[in-house]
Amino acid sequence: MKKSYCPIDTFINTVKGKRKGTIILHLFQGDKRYGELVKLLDDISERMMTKQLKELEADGLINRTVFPEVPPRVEYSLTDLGREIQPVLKTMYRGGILFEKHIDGSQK
Amino acid sequence: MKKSYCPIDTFINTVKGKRKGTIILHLFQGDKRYGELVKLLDDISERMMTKQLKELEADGLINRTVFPEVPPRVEYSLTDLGREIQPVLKTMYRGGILFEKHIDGSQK
DNA sequence: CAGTATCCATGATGATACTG
DNA sequence: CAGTATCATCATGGATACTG
Repeated sequence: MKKSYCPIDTFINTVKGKRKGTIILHLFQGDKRYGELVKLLDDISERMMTKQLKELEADGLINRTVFPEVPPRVEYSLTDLGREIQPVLKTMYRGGILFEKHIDGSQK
Repeated sequence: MKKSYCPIDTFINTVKGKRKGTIILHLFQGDKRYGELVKLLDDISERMMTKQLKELEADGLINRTVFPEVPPRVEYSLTDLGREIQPVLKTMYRGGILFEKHIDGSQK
């Protein structure tokens, strides 16, 4: 996460990565394994998923827990900071619905 | 604006462009001329500003009004849809401050 | 299972100069 | 004043194959 000129840019730059918002949204429902997330989103390549998860971890929004088992098991969960932005994401979600209504409304 | 798999992606994809959030934030303060916006942001090239404004206009968030004068005068204002997302941007702004606090707190 | 490695295509962004 | 045109660069995203 990098500080920008304006806090709103800081925020956007942190969550604008491919499907990042949706990933966080899913983690609000509970911890998830890597494979679960790939299956839940299903339109993201493994390489991209790995990248987004690493960035979210580096930005302090999610935790990565490795269970020393065979076969390997890795779970992702939200950090306190990640949980704190839940209201923001919910508001954005509603904003997205507003936009989609607008798209449907302007049949061109 | 393009409908995505999840409304939150629709929203993010619409506002993630370079400084778009800040541009909208400024327009909440009142209508602005092209040159004013460039001066207000000052870290964005004219080419980029033009591009962001065009995209915002195409997405139905802002209006572009040309005054047939010499020298030319163009003003940008928010549409109803643009005004409707004010609460969302305010929430994101607060989220950005939260993130910046987190950055300052983890002195590494 | 949970990733990495590699290569490639595309889009985003930037600097500079020019125009009605 | 409010852009546009052009060129160049860098980040983002994707497909596929491989690994502990």
